[in-house]
Amino acid sequence: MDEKDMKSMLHDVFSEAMKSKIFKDRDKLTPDYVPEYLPFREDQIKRIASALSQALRGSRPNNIFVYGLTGTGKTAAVKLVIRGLTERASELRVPVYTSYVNCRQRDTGYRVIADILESLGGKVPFTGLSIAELQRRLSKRVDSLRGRVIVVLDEIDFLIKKQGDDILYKLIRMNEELSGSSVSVIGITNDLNLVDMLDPRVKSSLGEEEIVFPPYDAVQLRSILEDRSKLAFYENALESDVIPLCAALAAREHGDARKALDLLRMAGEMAERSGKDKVTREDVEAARGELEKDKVYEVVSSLPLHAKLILASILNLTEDRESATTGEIFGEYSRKTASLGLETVTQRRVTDIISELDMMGLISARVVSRGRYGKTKVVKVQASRESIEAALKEDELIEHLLK
DNA sequence: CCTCCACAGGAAGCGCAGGAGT
DNA sequence: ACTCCTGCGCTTCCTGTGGAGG
Repeated sequence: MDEKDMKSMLHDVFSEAMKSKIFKDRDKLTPDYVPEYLPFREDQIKRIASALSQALRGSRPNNIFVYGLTGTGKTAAVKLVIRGLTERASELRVPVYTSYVNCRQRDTGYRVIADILESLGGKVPFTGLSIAELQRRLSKRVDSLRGRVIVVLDEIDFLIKKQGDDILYKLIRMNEELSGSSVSVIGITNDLNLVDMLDPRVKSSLGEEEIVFPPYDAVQLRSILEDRSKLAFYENALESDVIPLCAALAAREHGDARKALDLLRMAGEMAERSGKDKVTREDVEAARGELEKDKVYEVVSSLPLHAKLILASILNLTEDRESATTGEIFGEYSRKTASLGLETVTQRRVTDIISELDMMGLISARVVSRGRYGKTKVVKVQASRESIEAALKEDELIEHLLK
């Protein structure tokens, strides 16, 4: 390939990327796009909206608790209502402020309060202040706004499992010291059993309004995908069995609409990459594998060294059998660290790391009692071995340990 | 029925980095 | 410069436990 060919090749690749034959607007399929209309969620939206509409009349909206599994439209519904509310509020010149915090990414009380404060226009250092000081500042800030503050805590289960419910309690109680302003909390959770973990006072206060989002069934998913595909794809870019397949695959996973949309988007990308002008069911199959690979790569590569070593140990131990126990894993892990000349972490820490890997969905760890032979965790590999291995091999230290 | 294995997992606390107030 | 606070990753020490084998 000479210089001219190279140039024209690059030109082709780039202009190919510019004019897609398949996507009209790919962004309409990304998880953070909030559509104008959410099908099958009219009831829930109406209830959230009517609760929040109190803010327009200048009184404090009830706290709301929103339940539902992943991909059932909770976040989208809340964001949609919030967006509508802020628009209306500025038309009417009513002071309404909103704050959205995702507690999966910000799972400490400090970060949550800091984020709320920041979104209300306060400045907060990454660390260094006491929680009490932070609260004082937030309370002062809210008070000076002289309006209704609505705080959305998405995936609140992560915060509560890690830190307990006292932050929630304090947020709710803040109203007692406020006169011209108020704080309302919208808690969104994937975990339906979360309520049991709450302090009764928080429970009754947060449960002023409870809204449930049931999973979508395959028919509903299909209709959602069809609506969305009209925005995202050119006409006739999809073969007729693509949407039903995506819907069916996602319906199998507790009706997760986000999954369905991810599949559809990735399938489109697969088709586009291979230069086709139509998305086929083969692309959907390929998209499935690709999504899994991406997800695994993302988690595994960001793991700290010892977690990677433990994961590698689990992989080794389960090469020729199904499962391994904590003790065996600790042994294998110790051998690996010794051969690298590293210190080991304690077994206590290893059990925690195993639980963390479990929560990430890379492995499954189940506590079993084997009677005379003690109580332990039985660990199996959950994600695809090849994906995990590929991601682990990116780390030079670990690469030659695997083979 | 009791024992006792091989851990699970709670509680406390340590050392560090990063930052605030004084 | 000093003291006090946080989160984070980790250790130390600890109590708890389901059930096979005696």
